[in-house]
Amino acid sequence: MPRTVDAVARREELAAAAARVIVRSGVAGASMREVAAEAGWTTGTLVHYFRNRRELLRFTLETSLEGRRRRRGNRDSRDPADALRVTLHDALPIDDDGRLHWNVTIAFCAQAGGDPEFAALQRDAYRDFRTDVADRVRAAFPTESDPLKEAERLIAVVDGVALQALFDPESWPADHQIVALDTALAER
Amino acid sequence: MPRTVDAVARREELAAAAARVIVRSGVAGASMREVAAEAGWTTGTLVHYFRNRRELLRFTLETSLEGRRRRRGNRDSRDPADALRVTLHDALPIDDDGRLHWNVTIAFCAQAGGDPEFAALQRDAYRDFRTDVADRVRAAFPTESDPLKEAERLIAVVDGVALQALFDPESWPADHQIVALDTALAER
Amino acid sequence: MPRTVDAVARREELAAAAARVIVRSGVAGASMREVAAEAGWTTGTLVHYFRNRRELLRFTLETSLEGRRRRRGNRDSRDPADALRVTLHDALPIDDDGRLHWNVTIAFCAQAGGDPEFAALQRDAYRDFRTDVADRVRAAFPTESDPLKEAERLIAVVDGVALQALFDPESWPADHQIVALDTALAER
Amino acid sequence: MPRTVDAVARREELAAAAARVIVRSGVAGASMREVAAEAGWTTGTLVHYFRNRRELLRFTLETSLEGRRRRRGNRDSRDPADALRVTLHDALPIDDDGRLHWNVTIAFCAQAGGDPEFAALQRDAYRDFRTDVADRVRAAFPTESDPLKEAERLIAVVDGVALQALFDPESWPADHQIVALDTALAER
DNA sequence: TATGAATGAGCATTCATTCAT
DNA sequence: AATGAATGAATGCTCATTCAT
Repeated sequence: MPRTVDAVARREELAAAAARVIVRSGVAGASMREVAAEAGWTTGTLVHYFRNRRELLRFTLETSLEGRRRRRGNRDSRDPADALRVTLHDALPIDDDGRLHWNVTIAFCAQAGGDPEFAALQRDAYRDFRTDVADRVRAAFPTESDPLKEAERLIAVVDGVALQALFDPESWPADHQIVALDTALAER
Repeated sequence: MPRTVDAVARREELAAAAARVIVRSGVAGASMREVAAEAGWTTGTLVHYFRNRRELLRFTLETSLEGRRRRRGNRDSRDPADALRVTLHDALPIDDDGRLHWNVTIAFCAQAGGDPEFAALQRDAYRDFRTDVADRVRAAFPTESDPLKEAERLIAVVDGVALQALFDPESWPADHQIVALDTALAER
Repeated sequence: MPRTVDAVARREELAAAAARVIVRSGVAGASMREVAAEAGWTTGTLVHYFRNRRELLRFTLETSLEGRRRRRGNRDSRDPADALRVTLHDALPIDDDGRLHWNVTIAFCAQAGGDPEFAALQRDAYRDFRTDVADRVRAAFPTESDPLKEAERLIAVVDGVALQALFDPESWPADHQIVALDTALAER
Repeated sequence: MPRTVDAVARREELAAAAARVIVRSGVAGASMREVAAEAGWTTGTLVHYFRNRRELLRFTLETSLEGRRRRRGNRDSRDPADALRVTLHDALPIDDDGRLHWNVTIAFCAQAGGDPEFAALQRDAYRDFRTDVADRVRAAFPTESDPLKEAERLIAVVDGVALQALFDPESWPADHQIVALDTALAER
């Protein structure tokens, strides 16, 4: 019997290293060598778990998107209005995990121009998020006439704040982002 | 007498080619060969006008940012409320020029993670835009108590709509984007 | 009690897989992975039976050469003229086994340029064959003044026909090869 | 105006280096690095003249085949019987050029198993040679009833002698090869 | 016995860059 | 000004090999 390794955990460990490199140096900078070094392994090991670089990148993106999705799923028991608020807060780059995810997202968005598969992954995650937010709007404000439109508006604010925060982190500390979002929530 | 060449025009011509390649294949795909081919010249020529690839990329980004800035500057004679509205509209990816600019912006934003100089260029352009929008808010709505905050809110909507439109172009045609922005303008 | 495995049979099984890969993809294409997959085992198993790739290749060549030798040995009871004829026929690539052997031979011949050991194996097998054919010539035609030279002539025809058949299989079906050889046999 | 280089001559120079490496180490051993070093250039230069390794190998094979073809073409003025004889002699590996060509041929023959394009190049060259020899047979022996078959017989002898000479050079010096061929020529 | 994890060297190829012309 | 020859340092990837289990 060969040495036992938790292949799934190992893949996630490697994808996490890839995400860190992507944030630091962009998707283009995430070379096999660099990711392997970041993870503390050799390129041969990387190849052992991902057939090629493309598969590594795809898995990294999928894992990042899936992580956000799972996080959203865990708070259905709350008060509806609070659940909506927390869902949107969590989408902001206000903690390490959030910043990591946003950086990965933007890095792949840039890459997505020439890459239909990555673009599709992102788009589907986006639509998922929109549906989810719309459901929460419906639950929180039963009188809302067009929950989907309201969801789009709120996501636009989240994305806009996040993007500005990425461009100009000094001007956009966590509390500034939260105030901006809460103002938008109060505006309806 | 040596042949006279309009070096400035030539640089802009080459930067335009670089922008097209960046949109098509990302910053990483904008190799010297590829940009030269897109422009109809050889790599040697490219090197003649830009010391190296980095300088080409910087000039391309600067030119793209400068183009937006110049565009904004040309409508001070309008009615203040309309001037604000058109300024924000023009920031959306609703025409070829706008989409090109947004793609370049996102591509460099992804790159910017590891590149302070590019990050600084983008950040300064952002702050410039924010100041500009705040001025227009002030002109349009003299009673506004915090024009800068209102500018941030409006830019967040613009950026958020733009980002969603980049992720999911089918769901965000030009008129959908404009409605979303106008709704945000009416909300204050 | 540990499981008992017929190591000799297993080595031959693996060598047969190697031969098939060599015919299909050349010696260079016969990687450990590929041969293991062809045999239905893992590379680790391959390593278990052959210290390294070189030993696998040597054993594959030796097995192929030995197979031909053994085949020749089994017909000493025949009429001498017929025995000679059948011996030469069997050296032609007219059945699957013959084609396999010729392909392996040529593949190793190409490799042999830079590999004295493989070259020596082939050369010795050749000399063996020449001696064998000379003996059969002597038995079949006792009046032949120079049986070794006649053997060389006949082997040259066999090799020449075989090589042309490998280059241009369509022009050289089995019966065409046999006619060419029989003509050469009749010519003496 | 750029530095002037005779690109055709450079390609042939590089192909000659490739041929030397192939003879020494087989097709598989003809890596870009190795060929470049043999030619006294860097791999970058190799790439400058051949898009990729495959193109280099194809050009090397084509050049080798073409060299033999051209050599044959240069002796139409001779006495027909002598022309035939010289044509066949020249096909033997009796000088450096001949040995080089034969080694390249065998190396590619081994490779050809998995490579239809290389196989087709070789096969066509073979058919060309066969037609050429048949024409010379027709000119030399007008009474010959089946010149094509006679050509096949002679080429079989040439190939068979050559192959034995490659396997066992010590047993097959130039004069031995020539005697064997002349005997076959006298036999008709 | 058999597996597959892990290594690191080697490969073809791409590329930014330098420079003679 | 413009070319393209030449370089050498990456890159992704394949692979033989070692070894713990």
